[in-house]
Amino acid sequence: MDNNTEALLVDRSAKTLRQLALEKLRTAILELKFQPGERLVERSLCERLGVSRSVVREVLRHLESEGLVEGIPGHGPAVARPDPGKITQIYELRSILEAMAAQYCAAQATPADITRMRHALAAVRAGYAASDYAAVLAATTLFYETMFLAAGRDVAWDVVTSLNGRITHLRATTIATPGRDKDGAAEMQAILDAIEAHDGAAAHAASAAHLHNALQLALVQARKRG
Amino acid sequence: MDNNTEALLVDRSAKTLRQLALEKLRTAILELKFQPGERLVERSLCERLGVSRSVVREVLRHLESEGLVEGIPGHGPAVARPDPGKITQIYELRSILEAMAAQYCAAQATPADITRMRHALAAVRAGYAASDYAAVLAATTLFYETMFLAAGRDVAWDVVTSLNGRITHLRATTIATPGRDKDGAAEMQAILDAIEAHDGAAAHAASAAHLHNALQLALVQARKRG
DNA sequence: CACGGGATTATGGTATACCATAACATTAGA
DNA sequence: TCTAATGTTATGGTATACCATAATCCCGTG
Repeated sequence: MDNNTEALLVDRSAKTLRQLALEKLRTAILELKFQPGERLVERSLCERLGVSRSVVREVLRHLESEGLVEGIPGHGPAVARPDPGKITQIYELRSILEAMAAQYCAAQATPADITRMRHALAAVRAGYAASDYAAVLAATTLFYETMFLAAGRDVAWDVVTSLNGRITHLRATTIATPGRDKDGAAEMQAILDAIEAHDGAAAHAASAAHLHNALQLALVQARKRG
Repeated sequence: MDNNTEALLVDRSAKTLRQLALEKLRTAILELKFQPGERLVERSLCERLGVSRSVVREVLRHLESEGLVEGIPGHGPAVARPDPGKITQIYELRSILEAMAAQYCAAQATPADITRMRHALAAVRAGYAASDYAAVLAATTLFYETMFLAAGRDVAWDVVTSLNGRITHLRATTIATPGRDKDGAAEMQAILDAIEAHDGAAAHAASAAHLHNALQLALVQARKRG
């Protein structure tokens, strides 16, 4: 009978519809399937996600608190628009946190961590070669997630993820800026080289420089929106 | 007729039940009306808040994403317990962010900002004198909120607020540690003095020292819980 | 044709119903 | 008496109903 026990166990990891819908909608927003400011109409989401309004509303509450969705009183939810007054702050915070993570990653990264980051960077370059900017964004995210987790900073990664969620569109358009394919990947390469050399100070500096350049591009993009 | 126009406008700031309930429950958690790990049973909350389960569930989704409530699959929501593996990270992040804010506050604070911080510090001391640790916690929060906003760092304040929400109980017990009435207030005074002197480096250092001490106390408290 | 008013529809806010599973209480058997 | 099985209740997950307000459409008048 022992061979059959596992087959009888109820799957405790079975996710609720809410969890599934939350992941689906969050991913759709992060992959720019919606425009900033685009209305998220509950009944439409019910059809698209195949769940009831209860589930949709609860998912929207999650995403509002995560900052990906803004709830306008009397008007209903919409995909968050980057708040011009906060862009600089968000980049500043990312700079601080990413530089810290790079430094600690340089101190603690295992060969497996570095291999994973190298693969992610290769995916960044492959995305650029195919002009697939969504793939670039996803690979970039994976690069940094690996770096934060290798540094043992999962809380900071949560914070950065939340901050990034509020400027997703800006990040995507920045990534697609002419010349960024070369510069951006080179900057990430410099971060990875420093990490690989276990040089914390160089990793810190390379990361800060990368963010500084990203901010300049973001400010240019934000200005184009009037 | 112009004098009557305002009276005729529909109050656009009228809050939904959800917003009211969210604020009520968040405040109750932040004021330690619930213990860490305490179950938050939906139907009980409905009675206590006087709203339907729909509202309660949506409020709980907000608070889950804010980190104040943890949702246990198959078991329902409970007040978040400080995760031992994350306490050090949370204090580290607070240290970074608060030191940055102190530095910028020193550069930008107006006399009105400084007056407000002085009042908040006086409230901290009054709270200690009355052994009213909830008041101490509230006044401490006001002190730092003022500092962040004077520094023009509202995004960082949002981040710190969220981080603090995950360690509320720990913060409260740390505040009530013997000797903290003198040391804690003195450290905050040193921060305020540096800000008042517009000495950014001193403010940065004073803030980091304060957080370092708070972390040591927090680790002691966390160990007492096994 | 343009504008305003009224009617209709869409949408968000809230309450309630239903069901599956977890938790607790009770009963029966060893 | 203790343990296991069964029954009952509590609770979370999900769907649906109802209502108020916002948005849109249509018609009539100037």
